Amino acid sequence: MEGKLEKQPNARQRSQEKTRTMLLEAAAHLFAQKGSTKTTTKSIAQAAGVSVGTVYLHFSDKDGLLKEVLKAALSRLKLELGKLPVSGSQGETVVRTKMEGLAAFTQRYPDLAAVLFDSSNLSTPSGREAHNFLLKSQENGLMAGISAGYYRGDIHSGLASRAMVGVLVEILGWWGRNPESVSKTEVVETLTVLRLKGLNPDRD
Amino acid sequence: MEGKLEKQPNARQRSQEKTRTMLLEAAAHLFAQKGSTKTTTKSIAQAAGVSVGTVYLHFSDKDGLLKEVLKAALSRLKLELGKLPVSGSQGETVVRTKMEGLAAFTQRYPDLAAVLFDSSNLSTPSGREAHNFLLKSQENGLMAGISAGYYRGDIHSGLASRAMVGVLVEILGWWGRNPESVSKTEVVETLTVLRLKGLNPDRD
Amino acid sequence: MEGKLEKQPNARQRSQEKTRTMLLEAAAHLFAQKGSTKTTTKSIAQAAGVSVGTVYLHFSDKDGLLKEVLKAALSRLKLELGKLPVSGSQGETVVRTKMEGLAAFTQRYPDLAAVLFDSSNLSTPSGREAHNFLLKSQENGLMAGISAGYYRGDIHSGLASRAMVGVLVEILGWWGRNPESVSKTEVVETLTVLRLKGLNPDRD
Amino acid sequence: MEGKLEKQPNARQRSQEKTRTMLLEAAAHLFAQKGSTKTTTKSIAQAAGVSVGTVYLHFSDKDGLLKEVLKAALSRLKLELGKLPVSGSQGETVVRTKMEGLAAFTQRYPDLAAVLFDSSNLSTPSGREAHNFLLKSQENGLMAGISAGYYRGDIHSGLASRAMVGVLVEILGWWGRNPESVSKTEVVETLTVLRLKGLNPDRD
DNA sequence: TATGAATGAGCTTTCATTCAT
DNA sequence: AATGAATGAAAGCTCATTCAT
Repeated sequence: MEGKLEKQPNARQRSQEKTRTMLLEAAAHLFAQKGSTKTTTKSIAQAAGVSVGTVYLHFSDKDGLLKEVLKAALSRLKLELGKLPVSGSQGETVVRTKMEGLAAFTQRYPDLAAVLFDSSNLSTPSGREAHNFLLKSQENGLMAGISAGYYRGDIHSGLASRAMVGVLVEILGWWGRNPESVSKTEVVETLTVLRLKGLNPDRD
Repeated sequence: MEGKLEKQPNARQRSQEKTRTMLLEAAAHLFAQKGSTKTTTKSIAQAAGVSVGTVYLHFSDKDGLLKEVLKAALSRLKLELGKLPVSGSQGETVVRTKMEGLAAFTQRYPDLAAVLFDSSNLSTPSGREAHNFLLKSQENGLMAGISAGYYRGDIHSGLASRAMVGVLVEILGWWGRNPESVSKTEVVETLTVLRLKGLNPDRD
Repeated sequence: MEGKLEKQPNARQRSQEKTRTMLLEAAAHLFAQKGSTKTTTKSIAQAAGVSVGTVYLHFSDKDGLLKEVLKAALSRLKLELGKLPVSGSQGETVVRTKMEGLAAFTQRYPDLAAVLFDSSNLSTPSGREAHNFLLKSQENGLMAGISAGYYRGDIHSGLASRAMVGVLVEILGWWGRNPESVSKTEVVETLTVLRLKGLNPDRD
Repeated sequence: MEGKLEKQPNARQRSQEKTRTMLLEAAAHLFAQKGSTKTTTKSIAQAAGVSVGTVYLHFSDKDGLLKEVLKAALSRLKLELGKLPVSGSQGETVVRTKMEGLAAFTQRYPDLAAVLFDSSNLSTPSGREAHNFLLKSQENGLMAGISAGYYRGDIHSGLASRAMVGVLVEILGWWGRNPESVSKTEVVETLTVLRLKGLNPDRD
């Protein structure tokens, strides 16, 4: 009796939550593959196994859906980066650890990474917001590194953070869409070396 | 009589050529500002001072127009890069010269650069083609640098060339759209230093 | 035991009745403010503090709800008119009394009046029905008045009753939606004078 | 040669103008029958013998179309009223002439009259605008009549003009939708008598 | 009885493309 | 070669109604 009364709302809630999750996943996947502009609400609904109307039951509109996907991406990314050991002293260790975190995020959530690291979604307000967030966080990291002495100070920080974002977008966005192409080790190694030492051959 | 027969076709040809050029320029500008997807054929025609139908007289369709814009961009870019003194010995000199060329191209043809270095135009067939070309040419440059000894050999060339393209897209694409934000010198300096030496502080 | 068996159904019935009343009132208010077409079933349910499904438990569909609102409006109107002293001899007294009744109804149930006297709700089957009822009852009153000699006989009764309904719709419908704008006395006076004497200045 | 060059644009212009007229007429008719809300853009296009897109080629959107229909209605109405002999002295003559004008307009353009005199179209901004115009012009006429001494002064002008609009909406709107039901003479007579003398029997 | 997530037909609007002139 | 009115497929979004719980 009590069980029944209690179960009903829970079962509904669970089903509703499930539908929402399915929609978010379907949207993430399609946005990752074709960009949000070329993805129709109908195709998202179909991929999630529900009807169009259901999309609007859970999200305000298509941009609201993209917003939520980006929000999920950022929150997962922060979580993944939060897990990392905040060691510290050595510059290379710090950078490599960050790149590990980014790569782990991309490997675990390829669709989210592909959506987040894709400037084609930039045309919508939500996309621009996420892009600016990336830019800002790269700039913050850059400033911190300069202060700590493991990044060079003689550099245009605005341009440099743009460049960093460009690298992430092109590498991680692509890797999210093509996870089989290269190994995580290679990605981390390449990101770390390029960021720190560039293409110059080591002198030693 | 002879003059007339000869002149008319020339005049027509010239006017025809002019219309085509106007359309290409209008398209380049609009594609640069809003991306090809958000640009309507009507707006291109209006900007060029002709009617919609005329667009289809000169180009197969909207994607064909984008293709031609990208083709023009690549050809101008090659021209600009071809002008450079192919000096040689020193790695830094070679790289800086290339970056000068890219920056000069962007400065001279900001619209073309903004279209070429924009991954939002990448989703169309023509865009993907251009993107692949950039990737390939970065990879070629990378291989050449490795052979010549001024680029490190211990790097995943596929990933590294992706990274280089990412930097160009994010920096030059943005600069093409916002030419007043930074000076050419700063752009060239940043591109060169990041590519060669990364963010590590100079040891000397 | 007996008490329980007897009470429960009553309690249920009462609660059921209450829900129905809440729905009718919510619907009347929303229909009055925005018209039935622009009112969603969901908003009615929300305003009544129940879920959408419950609407369909008490009413066949949205039009059924409108029908019931109109039915309630007509029944309240008849009740209000029934209260009036059916005096008699003098035409002006009879008319003024009727107008008092209509005004009292509107003042007491502004939402019902606003729904009933609104031709935008006329397009639905239920609305047309109510409209025809108004027309018919005006016509009956007109005939009665002609027989009794206090209404002119040289008039097209169909057209005249339409005109009377038009006046009621425009005046009372509006007053129901804006009860603060004018006083009841003014409404009654205007309706009475216009109906009986028109705009011609009094000769005496 | 010259003829051909001149004819082309004219033929186009004529065809375009014709399409626009067809659309306006189709819209007027459908709005008159079912109200603008219940009329779909598709049905308008079909009734005009063109495709949906063409509607948006000639009008900004559905409300823009309604606006144009109402504009046409008002302009025709003014034209029709402008034709009337502005006689003057006698109150009854003035009123009857105005009613003649309104009836002539309704008879000549039943659809326009049905759209204009239909408060169901009031929900859109354009509809409200037209309704307010009617209200205002009735009020102006009322004031003028009071000044000239052929309308009674002891009346609430706001309420009275509302009542006048109500009569027009109910009578002329209905007559526009059902032109066969009564003759113009009857309409004019009823409108004139009711407005001036009301339902009271004549004393003489 | 009550719930509210799910449905899907249907609406408005856009825009690349065509073709008679 | 140039025009631009016309097309119609396709997209985003709404909302009355249903039904499993």
